[in-house]
Amino acid sequence: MRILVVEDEPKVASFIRRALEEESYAVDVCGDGPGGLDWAQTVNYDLIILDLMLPGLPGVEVLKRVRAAGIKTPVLILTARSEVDQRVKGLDAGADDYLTKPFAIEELLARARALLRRAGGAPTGVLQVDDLILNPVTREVTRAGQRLEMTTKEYALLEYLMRNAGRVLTRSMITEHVWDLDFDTFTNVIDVYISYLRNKIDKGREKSLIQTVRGSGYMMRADS
Amino acid sequence: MRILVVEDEPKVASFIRRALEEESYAVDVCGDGPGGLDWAQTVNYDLIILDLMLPGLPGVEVLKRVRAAGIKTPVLILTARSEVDQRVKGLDAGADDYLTKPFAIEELLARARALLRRAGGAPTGVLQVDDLILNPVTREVTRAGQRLEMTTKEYALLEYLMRNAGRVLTRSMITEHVWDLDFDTFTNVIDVYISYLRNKIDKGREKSLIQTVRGSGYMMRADS
DNA sequence: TTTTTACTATGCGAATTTTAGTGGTTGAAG
DNA sequence: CTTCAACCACTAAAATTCGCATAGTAAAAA
Repeated sequence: MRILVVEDEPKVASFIRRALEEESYAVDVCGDGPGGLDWAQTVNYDLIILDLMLPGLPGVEVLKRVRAAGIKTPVLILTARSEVDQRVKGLDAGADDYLTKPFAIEELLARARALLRRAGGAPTGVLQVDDLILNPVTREVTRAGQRLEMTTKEYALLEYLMRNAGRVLTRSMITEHVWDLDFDTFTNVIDVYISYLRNKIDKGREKSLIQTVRGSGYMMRADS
Repeated sequence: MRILVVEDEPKVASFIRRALEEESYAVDVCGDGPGGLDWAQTVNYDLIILDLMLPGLPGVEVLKRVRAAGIKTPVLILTARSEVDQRVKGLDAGADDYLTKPFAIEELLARARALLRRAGGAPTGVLQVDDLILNPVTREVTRAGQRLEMTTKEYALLEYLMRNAGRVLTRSMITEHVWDLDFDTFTNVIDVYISYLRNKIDKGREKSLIQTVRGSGYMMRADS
């Protein structure tokens, strides 16, 4: 579940981000209208949370263009209590729900869940790619119901891959998120660990979930 | 797309280089101010990433001189969080964006993408020529909805062609922006790669998107 | 101590990139 | 209308790079 947050106030933005990440959604944040429009068009999100007061391009305009581009992703708009007028315009422009600021974060999470559920998303805290399931709370990993034991590093790498399923993760990104290596580039630990994971996850299965993107890195893939 | 990185800490520099190369950019790294200025004036870069703390010549000074020389290449500056003051000076001196150290590498990549896009005048992050679409975030290429697999060099060349659709690109321009420098002029790699691209993109289609401009170079057709 | 985990080092094989060569086009000069 | 030379397209083979398996070392945990 990947969510885009378009919100210009940094404090609000990072607050929302943290809350969503705790619910184990993958979150992208963007601080201005044009940028938000751009991300919405380049990445396939499951939900867009859009503040209507934005620098560069008004939120309503962003929304209109997103819809004009044929993107059907559910959109939750945020408005100040006074901007009733804006809110109406937003719903007209194709928003699916709204929330007036200030709001309780639980309220936002609840509505996000509702929209995601309506769109057919699985409202669970576990990460799932095909028949591979990872439970971040219990740290349990199963494939096709079969329990798989992971070491700490293997688990960290797998979780990162699964949270970003469908995206190419370069070795630099993996280094940064999983290793905190002090910028050491000339090692093949990542390759070795990918190999470990493949042995546990993909070996002897019909579908391989971990894909190599030559020259860049790796990707976890649900389809094909 | 060729990017110049002016950064004196070798570890940071090589990490940035690696990350950019994984996104299939051509990268040059320089460790000091005067050298950076030199490179910036000799080579036609698509983006310059400039640390403001540099030996030899302060980054701000490098930037001023680059601008004084009439170079309009977008510049992304890097500063320590404490050097707020520097940052302001940098923006005054003509920087297009900034990033405070330490930063997440994805943040840098996102900003680099944004600057490259802005410079090219592209309205969105996705590049489109007729029914050929290239997504720089996912590195996906499709024609008429059909997925096309590209190798690193093929992708880099295609991206350059598409960013400059409608313009004739000479072989030396292509060399400068897609291949490494100190390039042997008497080679036909470019022709070979154009041929590879045509096989994947144009073969068996009604419209050919890659056109030869005899005596000059190649061009990606802009409209019909 | 034994076992497990994290990482390093190396070499093979396959994919990618480059070189080189052949033959085909184009367009201006004769 | 030819001829010729520059220019370009394409193929195949050579060179290079990159990923992966494997084995080995060191350190931590049991």
